[in-house]
Amino acid sequence: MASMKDVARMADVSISTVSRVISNTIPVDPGTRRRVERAIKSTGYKPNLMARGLRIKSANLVGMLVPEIRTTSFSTLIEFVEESVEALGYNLLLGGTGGDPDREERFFENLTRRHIDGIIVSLVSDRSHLMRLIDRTDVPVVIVDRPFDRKDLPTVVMDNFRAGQMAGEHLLSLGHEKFACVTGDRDITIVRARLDGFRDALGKSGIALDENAITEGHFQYESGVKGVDTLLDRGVKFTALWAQNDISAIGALNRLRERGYRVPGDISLMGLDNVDDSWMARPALTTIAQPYKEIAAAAAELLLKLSRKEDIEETRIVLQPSLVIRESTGPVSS
Amino acid sequence: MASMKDVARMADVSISTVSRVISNTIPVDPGTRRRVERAIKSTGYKPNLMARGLRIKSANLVGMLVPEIRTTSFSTLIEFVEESVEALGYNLLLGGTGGDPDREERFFENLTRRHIDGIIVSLVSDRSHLMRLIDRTDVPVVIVDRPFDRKDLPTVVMDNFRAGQMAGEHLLSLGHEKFACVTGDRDITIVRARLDGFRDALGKSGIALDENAITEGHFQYESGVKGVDTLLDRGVKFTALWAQNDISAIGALNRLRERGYRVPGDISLMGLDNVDDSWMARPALTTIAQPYKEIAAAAAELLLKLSRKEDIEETRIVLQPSLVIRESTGPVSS
DNA sequence: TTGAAAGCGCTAACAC
DNA sequence: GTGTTAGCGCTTTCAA
Repeated sequence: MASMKDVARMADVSISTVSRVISNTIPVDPGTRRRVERAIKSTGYKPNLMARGLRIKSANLVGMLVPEIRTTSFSTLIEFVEESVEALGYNLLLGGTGGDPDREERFFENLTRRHIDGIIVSLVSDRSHLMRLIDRTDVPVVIVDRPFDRKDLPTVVMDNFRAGQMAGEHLLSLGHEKFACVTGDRDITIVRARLDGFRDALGKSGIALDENAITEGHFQYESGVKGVDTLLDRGVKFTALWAQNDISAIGALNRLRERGYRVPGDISLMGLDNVDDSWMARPALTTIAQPYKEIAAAAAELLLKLSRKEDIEETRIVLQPSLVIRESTGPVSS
Repeated sequence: MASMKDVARMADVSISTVSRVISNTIPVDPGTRRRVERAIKSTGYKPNLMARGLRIKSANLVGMLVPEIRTTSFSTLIEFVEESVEALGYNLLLGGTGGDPDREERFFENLTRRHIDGIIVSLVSDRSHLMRLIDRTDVPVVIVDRPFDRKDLPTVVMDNFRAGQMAGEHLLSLGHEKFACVTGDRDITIVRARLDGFRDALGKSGIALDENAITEGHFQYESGVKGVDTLLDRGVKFTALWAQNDISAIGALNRLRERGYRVPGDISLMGLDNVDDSWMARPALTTIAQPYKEIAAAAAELLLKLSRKEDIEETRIVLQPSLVIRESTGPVSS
């Protein structure tokens, strides 16, 4: 592989001149520039990113950390983040933690040693061990999808309160009056926000959501299954069920039918996320769509602004959800 | 961040000595070693990976390239690959191509400029533009999941012929005699291998699979949908359908039911992959499981051996599939 | 067993 | 506008 030296020799200039035409920041004589450019082309020279990185202390690399890579909501986010950073000329270093604090720690440490330009993080719980790592490190971090309670951390999220409202409003518009809800862990900020929004919408129609009609889960398939069992066993009467994410909604869907309920005939069901699983389900799931692509793009942009120390108007970006009506919700049966 | 110099000063040795205790390759006086180790601990020193990388021309980094990140089979593979390389002390640089040759090219180029230690690649088609990139680069590449026809490239795959056989055998054991198949692109090696295996199993029972009973797809949901339509519109009679991957099987499942067939009552259906979608489907999908975790682990290991230029017995690793019986297959109805 | 010194490939003063 | 030089933080001869 050709180095700057080779190019310099070939164009009969010093290596600093080569560096200058590449960085294109300091004026270079047009004639010399042409010579250098030809030399670059003919040698196929590409700057060595490690050498440059060592010098300028930036690796042209952004990191992303998620609890699980193959969970659809995360893999969707990863896909769009990769797309966004690659479009901005960066590469993506991906890490999964499996919830293991040691792996989280190793990831942060390794990335720091690599002069990473920034890290995008998605979290499971507000209690996360990650908090300390984030506070301790001096590379920019932006939280996506599942932010902490803390307002001071750069964040890109969907408007979860609004999402809850939309779920409520849709169900209400179908004539439902008896509701139930399967939530995520209630110590997660967004879970509470979603629930508050849902209640807010119901409240405007004079309907209160009893604590009894809520079951707490973990955004997993099993959460939906168990949620339905719990609700039914408690004897809660409902014609509309909102599971706070699609995967748990699918669990609920399957369990509901196993227990003899038709969806949406007897019970209308909706989810949140709009991951691929939601349209593949039968009945196809009515859901609230997360603007994944926009979240990813905004996160990448925010992160890189942060790493360039540009001054930022707002480090907390909130994006709007949208309603996707499919087959799992319908008018209340009389 | 502390550098070697800081440690050296503190331990009152030269930086080469520090380097030696870290690399642990050249004998160091036990006393000095202890002093250095204490200095390392107290400064919290961690080697700078860019500097070391520049020097030894290795970044402690492995790359992975897939066509789409959020397709479940890929994200599953990514998760396990990340796990494997991280356990071996490496970080993972992930790239999606979206089928864009320019992105493939940029990815390879960037990684080379980073002194990547190796690249794991999963392909869509044997015709891929990637072929040339792989041949041109001098960093080790191992192909997983969807190998080329070419025998000379390091590869880790499931035994696809055997997988096809297992699908056939299972269906046969249920008494089926009329078969159909939804394949992936037939210019992909593994697609042909799967089909050959399937035919082989049927052949042993004296059953031939007519070309008419085969529809070619692209491993996508829509492939299953269209496959069923094609088969039905052609008037093909079958009681057992094998879709060569789970996602297309789910498409087939949904379409079959839309057109009034019960699964497995009228038609037994099976897939291949055993991704999470397969057990979430209703009826839960009988499928052939890819040993994803083992594939990922073997690929990581092979790749790193290659990069260390160890001599390798066999650069083509074949892993065995397994049958997972769930609800979508049943005895043929009389 | 240890230290001095060169150099990986680049950028950024600084001098001309 | 261009060249010389120092140095980013590390590994690795080469001498001692």
